Amino acid sequence: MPTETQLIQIILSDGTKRQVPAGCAAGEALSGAGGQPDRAVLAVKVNGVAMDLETVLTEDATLEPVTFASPEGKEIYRHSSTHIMAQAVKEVFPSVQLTIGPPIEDGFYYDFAFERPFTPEDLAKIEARAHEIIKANYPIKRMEMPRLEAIKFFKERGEQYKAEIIESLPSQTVSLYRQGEFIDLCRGPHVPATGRVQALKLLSSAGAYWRGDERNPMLQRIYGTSFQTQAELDAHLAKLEEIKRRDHRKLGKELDLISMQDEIGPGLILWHPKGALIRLLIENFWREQHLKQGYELVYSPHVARLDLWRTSGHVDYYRENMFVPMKVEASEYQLKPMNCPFHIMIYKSHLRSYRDLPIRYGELGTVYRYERTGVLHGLLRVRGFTQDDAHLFCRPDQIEPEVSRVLDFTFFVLRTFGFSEFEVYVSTKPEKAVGSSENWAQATAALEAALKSRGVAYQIDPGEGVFYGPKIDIKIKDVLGRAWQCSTVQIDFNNPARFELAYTGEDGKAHQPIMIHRALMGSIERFFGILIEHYAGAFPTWLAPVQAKVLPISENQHGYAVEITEQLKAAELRAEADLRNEKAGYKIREAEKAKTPYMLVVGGREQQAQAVSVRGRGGVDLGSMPVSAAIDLIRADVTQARQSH
RNA sequence: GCUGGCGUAGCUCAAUGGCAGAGCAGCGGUUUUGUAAACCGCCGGUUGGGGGUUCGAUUCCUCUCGCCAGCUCCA
Repeated sequence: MPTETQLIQIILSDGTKRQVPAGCAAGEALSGAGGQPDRAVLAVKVNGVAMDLETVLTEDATLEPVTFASPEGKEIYRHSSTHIMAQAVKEVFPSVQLTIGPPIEDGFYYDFAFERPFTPEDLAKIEARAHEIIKANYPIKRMEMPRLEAIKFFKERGEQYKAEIIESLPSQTVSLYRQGEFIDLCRGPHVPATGRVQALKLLSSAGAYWRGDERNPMLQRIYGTSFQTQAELDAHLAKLEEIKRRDHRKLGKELDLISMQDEIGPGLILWHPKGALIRLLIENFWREQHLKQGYELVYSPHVARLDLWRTSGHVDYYRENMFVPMKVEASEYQLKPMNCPFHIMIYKSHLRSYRDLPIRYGELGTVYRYERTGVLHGLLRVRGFTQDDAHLFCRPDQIEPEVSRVLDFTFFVLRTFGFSEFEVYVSTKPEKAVGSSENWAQATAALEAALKSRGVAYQIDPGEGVFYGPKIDIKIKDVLGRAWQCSTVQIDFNNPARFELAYTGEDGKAHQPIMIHRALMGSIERFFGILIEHYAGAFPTWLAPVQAKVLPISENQHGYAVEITEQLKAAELRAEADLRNEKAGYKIREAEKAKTPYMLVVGGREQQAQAVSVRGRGGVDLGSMPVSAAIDLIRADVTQARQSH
């Protein structure tokens, strides 16, 4: 063991080496003898493990400062923030019990056992107290305690939940953190003092179950966030406002795209003319491209005999999400939750040769799933939706080339809709699964090989595959950096066996094909919701329900305006004339609110010159030009938008 | 499904136990308009629905439907 006088060698992340006395705190070792501690440094990685700055060094080590700039730094900062909030809650409401309080993406929360929900007024009081705790700059000190002593300690303080947590921990000692009078069970690390947290704000409160189980008592959760500077916090709050502004439920109503109505039922969408037109454009594009890609398009019914769903296994594995069956004559019928059995039955309608494969059946198939009321959310989670579904039937050796094609196709389609950043995941075999281990290994390898051949970076989601086969999930990132799950490519070993699918091989014998399920947009409803938020309702010109609005200044130009509108329509543009008895400013305001890409203002001057004055969405003055030039301009925008990838 | 909040005119929101209101939209008129809101008038309600308390309920209680946030779930 090194003694107090011994020197140890530390290596900093920039490569410099330094001798410090054994027993030196990691933070001091970082700043060097007599050096000023850097306030931006929140913690330190000792041999790669994040620790408190006051951690005592006893042997040679590599050290790396942890700042707010890194993901670990943010976690530590927010973890300390949630402790500050918890301290504040305990001080304002001494009867609360602490449970858990982790950092999360963009913030933190803490769950408290309390006899009633927190009100906004409570949050204001708690936040004020938290700011006082920050100002007091209490040092945050780590201490260790034997397990049994810690259980006793928390029980004496009335913290039953904390005692229960320790009872479920295997270790013989636990670590506690103290700041002022507040002591919490915590693995750490933490920032050295409460004053390190600069800008903190509590955001909301809501119920949450103890250990996430709905049979357990409901706790009161408070969400908050913290940043190093008020400016960063303000920017984050502005982003939250922006998210609210773009909410597809709000924009869907304002732009008269869709509605959901009590009389119809939750999770069921009405597509109004403008929304329906955008959907039509999306679907036309989809069909056109699928035919180009060698898919055959099919249609299938909305209900089928329950027996079909017994064969497919949905009755066993998916009943919870199915509407109850309906009795018709002597049999039961089921509203379809999936399209796959139908495509399988089309496959089965003939004998298939190895020469026929791969067979690609695509359908914009509308399915109905019973989702619990609490999970429904605008267009993003509904009970009736249309999947851009396809099923590929292929030989084992065709998995990789088929998946590669699907990947190329997916990225092409997503880019066309304005998405350029993706997160890709490969999910591997879960505990409960059908199919042999070799099959899984082979299919998973084929998925990875396809991704590698396309140079796509991906992460492995271990054990997250569906029971019937491994899958690739693609999340798209929208303009605000939010990730949305849309595309999925799933290998299926199960259905070919259940439906006894076969093809005749070169050897004249029957073989079982592999099935690949894939969706590019996932659900049209969901994808549309994401598109609305991505574009904040200002759709690119090729998707805009009205591409150009002709706005006459006075009644004298009505004839001219109608004439121009007809010319635009003849050029296959979606144009409307606003002939209402209103001033130009009013008409422009309305067109802007509707997010119309082009406004063609026509007054006496334009009529005289047989021209239009073009205003682009957002107040862009594109000047006066002949009608034909305006048509060329808008048409070029339409083509460009569809090819902008 | 669970916990909490909410539900008033087409939309956004007022009215706390005492005559249900405003702005916008719509309709009629005046105005003939130049790049984000002209002016006047009119119309508009079973206050989500049922039941209860009360002389009297948008308001209080209860059941129910729906929405929102979170939890849980998400083949």
